[in-house]
Amino acid sequence: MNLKELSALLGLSQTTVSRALNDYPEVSEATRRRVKEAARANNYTPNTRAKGLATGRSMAIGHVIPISTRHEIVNPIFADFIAGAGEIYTAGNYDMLLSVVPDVDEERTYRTLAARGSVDGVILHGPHADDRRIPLLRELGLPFVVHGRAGHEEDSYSWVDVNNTRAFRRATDFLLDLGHRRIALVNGLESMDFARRRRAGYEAALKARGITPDPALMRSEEMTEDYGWRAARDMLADENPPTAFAVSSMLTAIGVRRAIGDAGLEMGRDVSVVIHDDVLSYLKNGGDIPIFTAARSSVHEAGRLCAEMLLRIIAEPAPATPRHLLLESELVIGSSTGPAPTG
Amino acid sequence: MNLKELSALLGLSQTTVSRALNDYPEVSEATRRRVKEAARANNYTPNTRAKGLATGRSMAIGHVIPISTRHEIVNPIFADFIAGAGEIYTAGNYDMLLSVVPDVDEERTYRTLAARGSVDGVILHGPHADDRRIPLLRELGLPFVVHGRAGHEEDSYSWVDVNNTRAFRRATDFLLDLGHRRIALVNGLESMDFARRRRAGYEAALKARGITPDPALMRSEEMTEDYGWRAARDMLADENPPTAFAVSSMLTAIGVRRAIGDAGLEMGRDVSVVIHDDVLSYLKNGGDIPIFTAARSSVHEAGRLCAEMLLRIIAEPAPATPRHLLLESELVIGSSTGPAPTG
DNA sequence: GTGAAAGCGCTAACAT
DNA sequence: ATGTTAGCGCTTTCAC
Repeated sequence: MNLKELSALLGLSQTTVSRALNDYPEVSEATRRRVKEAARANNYTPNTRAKGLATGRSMAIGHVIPISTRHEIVNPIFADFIAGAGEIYTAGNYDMLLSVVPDVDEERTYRTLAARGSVDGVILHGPHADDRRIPLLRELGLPFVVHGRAGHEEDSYSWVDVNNTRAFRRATDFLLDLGHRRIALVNGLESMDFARRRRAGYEAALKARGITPDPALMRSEEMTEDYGWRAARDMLADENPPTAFAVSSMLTAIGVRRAIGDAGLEMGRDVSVVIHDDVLSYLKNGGDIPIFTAARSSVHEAGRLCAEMLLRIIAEPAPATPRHLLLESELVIGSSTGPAPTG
Repeated sequence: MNLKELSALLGLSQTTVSRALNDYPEVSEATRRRVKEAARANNYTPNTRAKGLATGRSMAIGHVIPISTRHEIVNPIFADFIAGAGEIYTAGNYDMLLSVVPDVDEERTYRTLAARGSVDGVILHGPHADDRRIPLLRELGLPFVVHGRAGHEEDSYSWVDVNNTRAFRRATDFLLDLGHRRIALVNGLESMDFARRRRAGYEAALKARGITPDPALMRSEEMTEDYGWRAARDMLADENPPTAFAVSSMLTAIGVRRAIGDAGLEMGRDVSVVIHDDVLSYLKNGGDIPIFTAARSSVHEAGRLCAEMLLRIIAEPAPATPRHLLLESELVIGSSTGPAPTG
């Protein structure tokens, strides 16, 4: 059923029917009711393409998911984030367009997206320092919101980010308060903006207590379980081992936990662990999170907020001024995080 | 740059330019070359909506991701699968449309997708027994491929599935060959078709050796780490504990591994573990998978294959006959899977 | 081999 | 308050 058929059925012009359906004020209440009723009864849904062609809007938001040619790993944050954003799109009657592309083709993808008019805006994922995609999107005139920050000219674009500095400052403070002095940082790759900020928070907390950060206690790699295991094992085998760990991902923390066990130590008694992870959806059903989680914030929520911000920007008549949103991590203290070893 | 402008620039009609670009045979070679050259030089990309409106095709495939109102957990297979499928769509110049909806709205979503003409076909995820969505899609006339099977009239629709029965038959055989006789099954929820098949394979292997499956050794729940931990802990505390585990997910297996450690046992020496998991991407970079993986197959690959099958079906002129693809799991034996305890 | 014109389903000026 | 008309950017008859 299309507009033409529906209007013929009602004995009205397409225009009137269209206006009634789109809540134009000039339509009489009686007509509107009658039209809407008929539309529902006949299961009428306007054709997106036709509507888009007529209005110049696509009612779709694009997400470009780069597949790294080096890592070939699918960043686990995407699932969670996409789910959050998707809820907002669905509620706002927007479609979500996903483009999975080799990272080398990313620029071309944005260009095509813009030229084809497939989307009204995009979300930019995983920004790195001084990201080239930001000027590109600006050039293309495609509205966008960045999830995270590119560590440069942060006022010039819109973003939603977690306060990583503060999260790690608090996590480290928490361990310091327990009496720990040798605290290891098992961080993600520092080519990512968030990892740099996490280290900054960690170092700031130490320095505030007069402790000089020890390079031997700081690791930075892609956040796999294996990496956590190796990092913790090596540091624990050191002559001056850490008594606590601040860990940058749940998966990595699982490795750390294992290394602690392998070393004959008990978590919460001999060693304290604090985790910051944005992706906890796969554990939501676990009930008892079997490792001491100190700080967390949900990427799912970030997805929702990015989407909301973008839709708002698109809806604005004037060229939007950048918006910023800094999320504070929720602090969740495990009951048996444990004190620092005495003596 | 649009067709009109491009054709004006070339001093040709829109028709000729369109024909040249779409490789119609009646265009002269010289013209075609000239047109394509100009298109590239001017960065011309046809508007998707206009093209779709004219051809009646959307060049997009839909994926409906239901958010369970009960679990609010994002099924981790999606990320991997979507990435695989996305690669194929990109290569075939198709867009991927994702709809994240509360599972109660799923039916309506498919109806809207069809009415709006937003997609040329859909992939059906996570089919359950006698899935209602299958007749619905048929009614809507929307081409589709099912990832997995609905356990009913399997010949009547197209699907791509992993041979779960065989995978668990082999995994169990492997443990039996090591000498194990009390083998536990830590399975997923049996409302899912794949879990039922896995149990069938497990039971078949046991029965073939004259062993009656012991209900006390079989668990079936949502596959969290915590579940794995509880299941293994309880069974190991039993008076007649298992000496081996066949586990249905990596995450669950992590819990099993922990329970084994907690019980003072060593994996590979006292207890053997075999895992079947379709989602291993997040471990790809781990190098050393720290737990003994017996059988695996990648959902990523399934995503690619589903997408390929669907595009092929859509391209077919006649109403397609159903296609089926059963993937055999790759068998990866960990080096320290260990023998059965003697005596 | 090329072009003119109609039409895909809708919205938005411009009447009335 | 409703209708007429043009047009969004493309493909596709139908003519030449």
